[in-house]
Amino acid sequence: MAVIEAAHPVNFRYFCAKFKTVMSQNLSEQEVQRRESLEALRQMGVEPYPAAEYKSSHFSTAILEGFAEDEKASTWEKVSISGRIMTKRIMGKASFLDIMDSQGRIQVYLNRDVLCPGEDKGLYNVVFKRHLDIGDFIGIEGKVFRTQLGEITIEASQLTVLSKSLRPLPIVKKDEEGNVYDAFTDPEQRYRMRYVDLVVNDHVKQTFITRTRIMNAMREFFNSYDYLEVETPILQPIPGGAAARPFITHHNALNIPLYLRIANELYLKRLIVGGFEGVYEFAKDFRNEGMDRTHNPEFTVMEIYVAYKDYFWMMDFTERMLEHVVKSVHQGKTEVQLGDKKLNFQAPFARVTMRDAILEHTGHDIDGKSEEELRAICQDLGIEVEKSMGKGKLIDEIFGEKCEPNYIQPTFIIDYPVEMSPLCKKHRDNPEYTERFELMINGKEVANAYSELNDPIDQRERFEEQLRLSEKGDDEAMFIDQDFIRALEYGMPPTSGMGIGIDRLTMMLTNNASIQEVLFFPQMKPEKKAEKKVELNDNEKLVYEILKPEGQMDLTALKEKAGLSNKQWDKTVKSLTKSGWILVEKDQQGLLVKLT
RNA sequence: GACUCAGUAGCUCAGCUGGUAGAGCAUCUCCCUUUUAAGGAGAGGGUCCAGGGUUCGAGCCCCUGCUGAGUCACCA
Repeated sequence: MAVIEAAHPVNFRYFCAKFKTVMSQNLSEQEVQRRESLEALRQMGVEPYPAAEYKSSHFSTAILEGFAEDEKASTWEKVSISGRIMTKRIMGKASFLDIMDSQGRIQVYLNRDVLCPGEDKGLYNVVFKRHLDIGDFIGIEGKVFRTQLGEITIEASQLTVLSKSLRPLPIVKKDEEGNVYDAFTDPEQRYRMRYVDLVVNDHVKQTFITRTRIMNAMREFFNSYDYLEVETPILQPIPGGAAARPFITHHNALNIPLYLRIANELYLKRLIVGGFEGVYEFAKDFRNEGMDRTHNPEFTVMEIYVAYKDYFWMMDFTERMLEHVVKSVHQGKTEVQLGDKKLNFQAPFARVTMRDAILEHTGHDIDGKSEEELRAICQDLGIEVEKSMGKGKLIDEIFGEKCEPNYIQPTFIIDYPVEMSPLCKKHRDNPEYTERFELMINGKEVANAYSELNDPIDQRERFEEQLRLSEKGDDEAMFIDQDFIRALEYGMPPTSGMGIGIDRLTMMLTNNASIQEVLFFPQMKPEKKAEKKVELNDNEKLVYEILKPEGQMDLTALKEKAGLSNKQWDKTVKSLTKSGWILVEKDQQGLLVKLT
């Protein structure tokens, strides 16, 4: 905050001021009531935002599970929990409420005379019944019991206000058959106010917990090999390691452009040059391209590089790693439901060369074909091509169009054409191809891996080829990174590297069709709020000025004098009436407009 | 970027052929000491996304814009 302010003092302050204005106006009735409750609590000496730590003895789930196991245990005589009020069911001198903490929900029973044993029933009658709302945080101390209907419940002997909520939460209700009512479902609101989404939609929280568990399981797997988790620059002078359009920014002190990374590959390989056996990084990458349900401008990729290995080893490593991950987030099972499909992550996965894949799905053999011949094949298959496309791009088009959607179960597509893989070693048996694989799942690329190119002279030539593509009009061909070539010239051991899209993998393992569902805060257009009109507009001024000397006028006369169209007249009068400038009265003659 | 659909109370959604804006939940008042989508009685709450137009009259019809979703295109 301070940094931003220093850099753009004027804009920042302007923004804050504007924000405050917008936020303080237009309170709904319920928001006003909650502010009044806040004040009332303070006046009763109940601090709505106390500073002190609240010590809870249990999470909701621990009580529910523990009590079910042993109802007699003495621990249940006195427990304390803290969380949000999610429902309130008041029945005169007793009430039930559900408290939600980070683990789940538990019911609380408030009995007026148990909570307030003395003369003063204010805590129950006034603080709880009148001034606490759904969404407020409270602490409850009491004993655990079972209601007549058998629900495990805490009977409160103490209630502490922990934090007052000033906005009403959407209320999502469930009946006994599990049908959900009034769910908070509007995607725009859910993404813009993810905090609300997380509070009221349990499954959303679950998705994000799974996301973290996926990453933890990977980390666990890599660490068991003693590979090192590292961090490399996000601000890069040359955006390398992938073909994509970067975001550009500027460094003031150095006075140079810097790019947000599109990949971290070239930095991780420098670390292999430096002598690490294996390095990996969970990296945020940034690409200045279109957005849709599988693309967000910033996304997370895990890349790993291991010395003295080739892509065969990496395939084996990848399928075992994924099997481990899937089992650890799906209770030991390798099957995953995704929409109406079942995916099975049991290793080993199928392996198909790109040539065989195209042969199988189109009948064309790309082996040894020239650029012109490939162009003809594209034409034959009805695939649109552009002049800037080289052999690699053409083959990629054919594959993407005709083959990719067919690979639903995890499948390694191997041996890509040399033109489309400038950082990859040429195939040991055929220099037209490279030692590369991509992992396809549900018709989408999820992982990408190479036997890394470590011949510095070959690498320079491949970069130069990219430069030629760029001159031909390919705006995402790679830049030449001289320092990276210098690093290779010092020598990099044979190395295999692999990158895997964490967002897409998470989508598949949590049964979500949209990337926005697996990102806490997906990128969205800025929210626009109309500022509330305080002054009168021209039409309103006009009508007011005509009326002012008269004090009151016949409506038809006033309308004629104002000369406004019907629609504008209607709007103007409604607006003036609403904001209390004028009054329209009906008498026997007709309608009369009065100043107030 | 193109097309399709949507935007009405805090939330979910009705709204007929263009004729005084509705329901459930939430909120407020009253009743109710083991309820659970608690219940009963009553009340309040609206920039119908915004701006134009047609019309005696627009939530509804027309135009423009904004926002979102979906499909396609671009893009890994």
